[in-house]
Amino acid sequence: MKWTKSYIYTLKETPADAEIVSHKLMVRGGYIKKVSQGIFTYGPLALRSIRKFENIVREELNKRGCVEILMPMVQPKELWQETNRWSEMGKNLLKFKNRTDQEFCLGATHEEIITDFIRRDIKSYRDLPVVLYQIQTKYRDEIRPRFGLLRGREFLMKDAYSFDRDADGAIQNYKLQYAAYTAIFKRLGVNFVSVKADSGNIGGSMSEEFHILAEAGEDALLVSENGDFAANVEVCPAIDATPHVSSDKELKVLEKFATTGLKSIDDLSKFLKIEAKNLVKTLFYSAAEEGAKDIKPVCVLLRGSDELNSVKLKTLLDLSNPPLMLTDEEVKQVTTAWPGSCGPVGLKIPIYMDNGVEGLKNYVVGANEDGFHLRNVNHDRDFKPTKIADLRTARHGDKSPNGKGLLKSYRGIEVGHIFYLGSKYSKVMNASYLNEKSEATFIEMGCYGIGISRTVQAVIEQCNDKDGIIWPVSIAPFHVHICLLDPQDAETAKYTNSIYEELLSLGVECLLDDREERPGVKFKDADLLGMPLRLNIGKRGVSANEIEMVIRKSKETIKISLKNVVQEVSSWVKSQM
RNA sequence: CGGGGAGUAGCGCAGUCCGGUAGCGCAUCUGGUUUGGGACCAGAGGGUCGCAGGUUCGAAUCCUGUCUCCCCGACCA
Repeated sequence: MKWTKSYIYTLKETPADAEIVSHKLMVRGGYIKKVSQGIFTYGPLALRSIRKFENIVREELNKRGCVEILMPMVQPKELWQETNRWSEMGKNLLKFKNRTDQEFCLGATHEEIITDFIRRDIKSYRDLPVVLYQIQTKYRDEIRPRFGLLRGREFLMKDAYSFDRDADGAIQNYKLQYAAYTAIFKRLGVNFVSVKADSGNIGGSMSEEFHILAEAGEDALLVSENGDFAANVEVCPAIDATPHVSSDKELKVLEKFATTGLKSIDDLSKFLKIEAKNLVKTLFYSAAEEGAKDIKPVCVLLRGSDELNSVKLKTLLDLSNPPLMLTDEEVKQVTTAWPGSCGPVGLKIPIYMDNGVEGLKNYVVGANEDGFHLRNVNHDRDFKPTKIADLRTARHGDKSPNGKGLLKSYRGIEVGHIFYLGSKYSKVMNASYLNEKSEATFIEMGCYGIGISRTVQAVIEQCNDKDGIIWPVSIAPFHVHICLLDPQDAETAKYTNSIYEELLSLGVECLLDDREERPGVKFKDADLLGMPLRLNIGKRGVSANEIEMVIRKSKETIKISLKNVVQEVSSWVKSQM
């Protein structure tokens, strides 16, 4: 591709609305332009990277017997009502009506469409298993789109769905997808990790995420020192490195005392000279599903130094979304005290106690009377926990749940997610087949997603320096960026063209900067756009029989004689693939 | 949804408090000089100041409404 025949416009200045480096670089490099909040146009360079990544995905899936189809983006209300997700997905679904007042939504995911698709065809166990996938635009009406393609409203996604006779088959297919994803992200050439994950509102029981590691990632991950165990912090069991047990031998007498003006754990800790980890805090949540009329209050006890993991509480309460905290007024109604003076003693609501509190004795909690706390409180004697469970957020330095070493924390960008669904969708949508004994049986399903557009930006978030993007060869828009430094000089231009043509014929993709610009401008743009290899070809080099090859990542400059250029470049590129 | 900030030329911004002919840098166009890490000089084009009302002789500026965008939060007990 020649620059002057393409459509590439770079920006010197950083756009005002971009926050993280990958977003800034994509906009500055003309890779993407925002059309509306969370909605972008992809320029020609971005599209090349996207297509390349799509092809890696296709190759790895096709190789494993998956079949590509394409489903519609506009989907009728009726299908979504079958699974009850028309209401469950809430405002994430963008809903609208056509001219005859039929209701539709834009596809946020395709379980409904695909289950409807296959239930019309699959009648026999002989039709199974099958894995279908598509690469298509999704629309989710995100609360707060941000970070460019990392959290867009409209985005490209690969979604695959497996259909099996039984759970064994489904789990085999789940493992096959796990292997495919591992192969895909290895081929990308970036640091990634797969972690145990929550299945969110997709449902199902087994779930893992693939993350590209980057500080700006929205997810916190915990990985054991030897790498055998990895989990999203949302689902990571919390095990203290040193168990936390009170040294008190006996239970002391319960006392109420004044704590006027002391509201936070921090205040109490300073006033009582007790470390936060030895205090107990009481949080109040609603166990009702979102949008329900009644609040169904519950309370949660944690050590003062710990944080609640709302996904764990969600799972414990069997909700479809993390529970909402009660407002101050609701807490006052339930406990007769304002938040800051509340505790479990005397409450008539379910009390869920984090197992980190179990080892404490004679601790302090709110007295459910404004300005008072209780000391020498003990569970089982002064109140009865409804359930003791792991409810706190695990952290760096905790024991690894596999028993080997401690956990280290990382941040990641979720780029892939695989789920074992079981018969959740096939049951409600009545997708069944006849087995060998002529019995109607629900199909076992799994679903598997990769954020295509998100991955492309996540790669940039991990691979960049102060000058711009550093593409891995796998999805670089072009392998080589040729800077023609003296386009006016006929001999240099001719020579550059012949190198360009020769490289193309060898399958090396080149972007030839043939603009009438000064060398400095071309170098800056080359660094910004980030192709893995750059060739500087100017009058000076041609007459000295010496061409510069610059490796983008290391900035290493290698001088090559004219006759060896094509061979050197193509073998470097091949060595990186 | 709650809190904060911002909409002025393609991009980045000043001007708004204190109303009086629309500005700067980059980019673009013309001419010239330059020519290996974002050149220089001279000139030019480009804006219903987000939108709609209102106040005023006069509004980018004051008032009301509205739309859009950005950031933070939704874990205080």
